[in-house]
Amino acid sequence: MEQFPLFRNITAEQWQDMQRCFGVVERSYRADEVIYDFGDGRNMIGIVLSGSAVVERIDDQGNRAILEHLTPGGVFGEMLMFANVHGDSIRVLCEQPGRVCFLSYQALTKRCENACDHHSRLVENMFTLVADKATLLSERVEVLSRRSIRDKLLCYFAMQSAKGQQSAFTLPFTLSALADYISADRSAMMRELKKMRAEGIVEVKGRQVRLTA
Amino acid sequence: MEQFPLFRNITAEQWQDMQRCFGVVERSYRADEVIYDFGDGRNMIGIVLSGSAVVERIDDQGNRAILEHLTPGGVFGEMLMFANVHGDSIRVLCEQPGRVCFLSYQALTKRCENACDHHSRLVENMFTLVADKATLLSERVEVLSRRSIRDKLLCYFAMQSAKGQQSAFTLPFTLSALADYISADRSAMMRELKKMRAEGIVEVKGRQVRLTA
DNA sequence: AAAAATATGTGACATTTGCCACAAATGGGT
DNA sequence: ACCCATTTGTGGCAAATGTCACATATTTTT
Repeated sequence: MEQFPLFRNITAEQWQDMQRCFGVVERSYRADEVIYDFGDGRNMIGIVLSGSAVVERIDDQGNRAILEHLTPGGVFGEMLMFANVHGDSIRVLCEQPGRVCFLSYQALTKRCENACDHHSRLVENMFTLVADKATLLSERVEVLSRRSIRDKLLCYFAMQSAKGQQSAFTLPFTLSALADYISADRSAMMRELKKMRAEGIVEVKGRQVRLTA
Repeated sequence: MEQFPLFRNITAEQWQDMQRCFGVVERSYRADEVIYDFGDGRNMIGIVLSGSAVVERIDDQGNRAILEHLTPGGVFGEMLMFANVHGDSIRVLCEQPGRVCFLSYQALTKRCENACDHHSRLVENMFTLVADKATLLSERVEVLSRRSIRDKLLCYFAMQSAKGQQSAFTLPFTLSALADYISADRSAMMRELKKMRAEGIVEVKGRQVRLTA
């Protein structure tokens, strides 16, 4: 338990204390189960402990879009991601079965009298989780702010290969999901990928990608 | 000084201490001055205290894009926004003259032995600033993830009017800047706005916008 | 092992968008 | 009050993108 970012420098016993102090709730979820529904106004922060989840938006016309992929360490909640535009609903759905814990944003940001040491350690750890979230969101904004599908793909590929420090890497999701991530039509993306392959800019077989430029 | 989020529950004297402890640097900037250049690898967190700044990216073809607007309380830095894709440069430029303070990400996340009370208060305050940043980025992702210019505009307008709890509101920037924000061509956006006006969906005069749907 | 569901790949066609060029309006600064 | 820079507004045209429709892998479930 100690190696997970949320629990850094926190012992199991201290975590027990905190659960009482902050009203922490921990739950398991099965695939496709609804973990959280924005608009319920529960004002909670959720943290993915294991498994994975997706934040999806369904607008008034019924279009589904994936706003975020959450892996262990991922955080969500109204205070961390303003959402509810008029009619469309935003939900967090379980993808890979796993555990999620919830704590109140208020309890975290308001200094409490007792157990203040626990408190500050938890805030420190939450700080790194939220900072990581900001990084991921920044990356996505960088990709989405490109004007064309080609530029979006090149930006995303460049980032991924920079992370692994190799020109080749494996996509963390399917090509269909990649189309969602860059917010483009799947078949339009496929067409562009074909062109890019033909021009010798990238090699794509399955989820293996290599930048050859 | 106490009302600014970064300094909540921190007195001027404590702030003096912290500046020594964390090696905080504070500086003033004139309009158009370069505040920060990613890729210098200084690994600092910057916080806008007053004035405003923009985070801009110039890609290898020379295209300029605004990634973020920073107002007082806005934070930036490599650890908070992964950036440097291959050749293109990302910089923070001063817009409205003001002050910025810098502190080391390491000092913030590593528990220090002395002055631990200062430390945890600062982390708490940084937590709220980074959480706010995550919120802003989430909003932008929500807008950018819409497929068409019209949907982007409607999403953005809906968010703004939801904030003010009114159907009318004032744009925080020019229409040109709005085009940058939604990452669309300005004239294409104008064309779409004209159509929307003609259909009676919105009223736009200057920076005044009203949703009439 | 078969069946069902999901993902990949491709093409034709309509629409949207980006790009360019230019005129008018607005806004700061001196 | 003037000038200069920026913003707003508009149109034509080419290129990029989305939509639909379908065939083929691939993966997952039964």
